Amino acid sequence: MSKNLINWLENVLLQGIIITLKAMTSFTEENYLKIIYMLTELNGGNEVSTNELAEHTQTKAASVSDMLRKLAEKNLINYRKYQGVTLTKEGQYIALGVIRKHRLWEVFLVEKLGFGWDEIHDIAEQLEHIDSKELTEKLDKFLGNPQFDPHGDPIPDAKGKMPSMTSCKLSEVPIDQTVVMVGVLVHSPAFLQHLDKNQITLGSTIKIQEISEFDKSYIVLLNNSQSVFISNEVAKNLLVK
Amino acid sequence: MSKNLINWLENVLLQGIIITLKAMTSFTEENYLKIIYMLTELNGGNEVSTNELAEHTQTKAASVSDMLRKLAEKNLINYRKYQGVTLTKEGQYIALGVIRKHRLWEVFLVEKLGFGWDEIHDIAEQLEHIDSKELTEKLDKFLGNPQFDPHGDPIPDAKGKMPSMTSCKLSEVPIDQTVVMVGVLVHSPAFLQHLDKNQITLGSTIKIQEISEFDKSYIVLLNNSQSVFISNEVAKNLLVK
DNA sequence: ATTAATTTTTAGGTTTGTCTAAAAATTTGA
DNA sequence: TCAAATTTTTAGACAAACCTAAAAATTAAT
Ligand SMILES: [Mn+2]
Ligand SMILES: [Mn+2]
Ligand SMILES: [Mn+2]
Ligand SMILES: [Mn+2]
Repeated sequence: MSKNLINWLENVLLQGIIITLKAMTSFTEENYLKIIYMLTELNGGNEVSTNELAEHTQTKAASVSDMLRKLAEKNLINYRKYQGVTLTKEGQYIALGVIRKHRLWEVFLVEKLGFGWDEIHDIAEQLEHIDSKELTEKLDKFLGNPQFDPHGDPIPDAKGKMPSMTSCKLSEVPIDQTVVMVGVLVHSPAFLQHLDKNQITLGSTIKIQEISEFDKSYIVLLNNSQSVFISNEVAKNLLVK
Repeated sequence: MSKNLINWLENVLLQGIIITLKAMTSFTEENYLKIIYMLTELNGGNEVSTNELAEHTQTKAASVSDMLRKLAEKNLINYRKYQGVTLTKEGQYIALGVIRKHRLWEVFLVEKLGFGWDEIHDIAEQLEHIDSKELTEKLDKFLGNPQFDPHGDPIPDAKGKMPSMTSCKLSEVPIDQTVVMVGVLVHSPAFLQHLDKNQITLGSTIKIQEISEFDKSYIVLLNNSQSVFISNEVAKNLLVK
């Protein structure tokens, strides 16, 4: 509270007039906003609950409540006690900025440094909080303005606009149809390594040859060359187009 | 204290035996260690005082005292009350790791992203704390294992060994001798931009043509082509070989 | 060699982000 | 519908990293 006042006074004194009221979000606040964004998406636009947030932030519900009060005070979320939260325009903008940085860095780690797509998430979790507009834009350019990250996730542009991607789960595709692998719904190293082992990568063509009645497992033709076995669990987490 | 205990117990429980006692230095601790390293260098190996540290950490002496007690407890510094501090081997190793990352990222920002050498320090101050051994080593390789950063500062290797560099200030070079610009002693954007304006860059050859009796200012021949004026203040902050 | 000035440490507080335990609100379901 | 189960919030604490003010130690000057 007094820290805010000091910031405010500094603005007044340094600029004569208050020009902008920069949000100044901390590392922690950024993480909350990013997670709220992602869980809202996942919920199809519905409010995110305190408990959901506690799980994903690796904290307790009480801690989340504290943070929500604070984010609401900064007008970054819409918060009615006991009713869950959604992001305000401002909160969404910050969240998308963090997601943009996360995904751009992931592209860098894979395309430039040669990391595997299963090794990059934790590093990107750190890099996404580096605060420099110029850095983000120069990195974007250096990478050739990529639209999607190594997992096929869309990268928002500098204004927060997501490139559109029409895709569906492999498990929803009819038999005999040929599709292209464009993304994953799970990012765990175990899942990604499993795909590696089966040589399923972004861009692979997949044609469903057979679906087992018994366990809904698949036999698919990969890249028009080899037949591979895919469990239903995998098929439900592969995005294709 | 109880946090340390918990970490210790986790080690015991997860590993059966305590294998390593990882230091787990925070962002803030890393900054203290880095600054202690640099000020010790500057002091020719002598102890660094509390007040010196307060200046460079942008905090107050009281805060520094607190932190020194803490760092001493972790065996990262040699600290006798009222007598200043030096780094222990362990502290030095961490400091050199942070400096390594800082300088590698600076190379990246200039060589790959096209930043000017006057624009990179603040961004590198953030990037230097990204915690991933693999990232640092892959970045190093990607950059071609550079020995020096964009300011001519030596980059320690993964073991903390600095490449040796024999250089001296331009102000100590005798008249008529031709030398090569290899570094700067001041990193302020103002100074670096001043050098840019005079087209003095790393690798420029400099031959001292004249030194003014009155103000010790220089007229030097730059790259065997143009004569430029250099103040004594500048000459004292240019490293040449 | 004392006293005065300076430096450093300690004492006591604040803020941020976390925690546990307990209270309050909401949801479930008999 | 109303009691039980669940979720969420509040209350009260704690650790990290900072602060100001005051005490203690060191250094400098008469
Ligand atoms: Mn990721
Ligand atoms: Mn990703
Ligand atoms: Mn720097
Ligand atoms: Mn540098």
